[in-house]
Amino acid sequence: MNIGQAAAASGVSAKMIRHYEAIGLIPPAGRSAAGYRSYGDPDVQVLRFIRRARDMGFGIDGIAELLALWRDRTRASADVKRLAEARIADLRQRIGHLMAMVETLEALSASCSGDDRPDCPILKGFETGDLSPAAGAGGIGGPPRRRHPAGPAAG
Amino acid sequence: MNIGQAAAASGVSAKMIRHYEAIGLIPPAGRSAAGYRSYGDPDVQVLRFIRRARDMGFGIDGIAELLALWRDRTRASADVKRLAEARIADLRQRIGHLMAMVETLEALSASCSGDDRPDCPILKGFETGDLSPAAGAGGIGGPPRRRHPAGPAAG
DNA sequence: GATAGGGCTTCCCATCATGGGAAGGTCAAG
DNA sequence: CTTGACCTTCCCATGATGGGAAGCCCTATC
Repeated sequence: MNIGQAAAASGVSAKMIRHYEAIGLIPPAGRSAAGYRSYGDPDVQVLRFIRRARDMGFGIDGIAELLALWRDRTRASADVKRLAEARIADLRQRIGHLMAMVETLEALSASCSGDDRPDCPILKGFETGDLSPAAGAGGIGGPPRRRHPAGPAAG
Repeated sequence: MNIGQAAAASGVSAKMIRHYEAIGLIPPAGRSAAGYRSYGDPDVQVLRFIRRARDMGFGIDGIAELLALWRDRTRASADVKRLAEARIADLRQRIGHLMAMVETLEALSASCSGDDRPDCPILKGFETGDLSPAAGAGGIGGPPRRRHPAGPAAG
């Protein structure tokens, strides 16, 4: 199976398969005489596993741990559970940050007439720093001083 | 005021101030004879505004729009409100994705004994794709085929 | 056998926000 | 004049992902 088929079968793009190989998340694929990567069903299963872990919000490091545990037939299920729960905690924290933002924006938005007059409490809030719900918020775990964007940019 | 003071006063790092200038989000700062950027109180206010918009989850593009509206004394408050509501909708969608992940992981985690036996339904779920809550989920707005990671890697 | 087209290879660049660090110039205090 | 803190620009890295170029390979068709 060439990389294109493996991509289609696993739901991981060919680009990403090469990437995962480059960063060592998966072992180098075998090569045909012409240098084409070749994959078998077990490889595809690993790729599918990776895709599902990604869909659950695991990053590369977490996936690597998960893969190691998956391959280790003697691991304790407690080890896996720990990882899952750490992920859950992280997700909950992010959700908390996002909800704090939503609350702030909603409060601001609600106080804005939304007509054609220029006066706008939303801008005023940004200006003065009077963002009550978020001011001391992030309260869940401190202000959202995240290193990475939480998602696609605002349109 | 040099860039360091402006950074301290606004809560935006010097690095980011230069970056915002480079990408045109803010106009080029004035320069001293020696080439140092110099800032005044109005500049700091803009930086603070930017920081607060970022804390609300606006991306560069959204901030640029917000800044334009802020500077435009004749804008309709409805325009601002539209932006805020778009942001809220986006945040809600992201929250939905994250919550779907949490639900799936919790279901999986709950079914895992978490002792030292190797059998683990969490890994099994990843293996077989039997992730009920997420399988058809993302239901909020389609599967989480996001272009950007949802956050920092799993520790 | 030649040619077309699609798939494969590697390599580079971009995103988005942010920080790290190097190499070198500047300024204020001693 | 030296020292140390601060500034400048430039490059690199993160994390996951995609776009695209240049070039090789394979298969089918004429």
